[in-house]
Amino acid sequence: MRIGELSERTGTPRRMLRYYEEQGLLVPGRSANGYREYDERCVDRVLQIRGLLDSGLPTRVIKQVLPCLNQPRAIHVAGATPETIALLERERDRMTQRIECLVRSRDAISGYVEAVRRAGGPGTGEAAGTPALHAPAALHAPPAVPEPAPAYDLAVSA
DNA sequence: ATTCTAACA
DNA sequence: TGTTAGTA
Repeated sequence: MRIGELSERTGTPRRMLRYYEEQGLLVPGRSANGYREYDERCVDRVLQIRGLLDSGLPTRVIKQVLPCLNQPRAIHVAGATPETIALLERERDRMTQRIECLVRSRDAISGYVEAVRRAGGPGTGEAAGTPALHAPAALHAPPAVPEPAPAYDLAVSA
């Protein structure tokens, strides 16, 4: 498939697709006309990249780690250098902190929404209930699922 | 019609 | 990021 289709199927702007390639995250083939040619695997690949990006990993880390996270890790044992492992551990800890931050933010919002509701605020008795604050999105399947970026403005000062 | 590269604000 | 230009 060409960039347009991949773009639609992953909800990723073409711009970003080219950018990922520039960063060495994606390596599409080229057809005679010079157009990028992507295979089916790229769909999950892009979703995975976006998930990692949304998790706060810089592209250079993703580039280094994507091969390991993917298929037969037996083949990528080479990349499992102690240094890389340490890097991954740092990133994992960062994610943990981020998760904690997200939880606080979500609870803060939840608390507010429910307070408004109890106070008989707008939307009470009306048609729509709260438009699902936590989307039932299939969380982190094999291909990392992009989660909406947190509004750090809302983070509770804890 | 679609994509490509490069570049500027 | 939006956008434009000049191609193939």
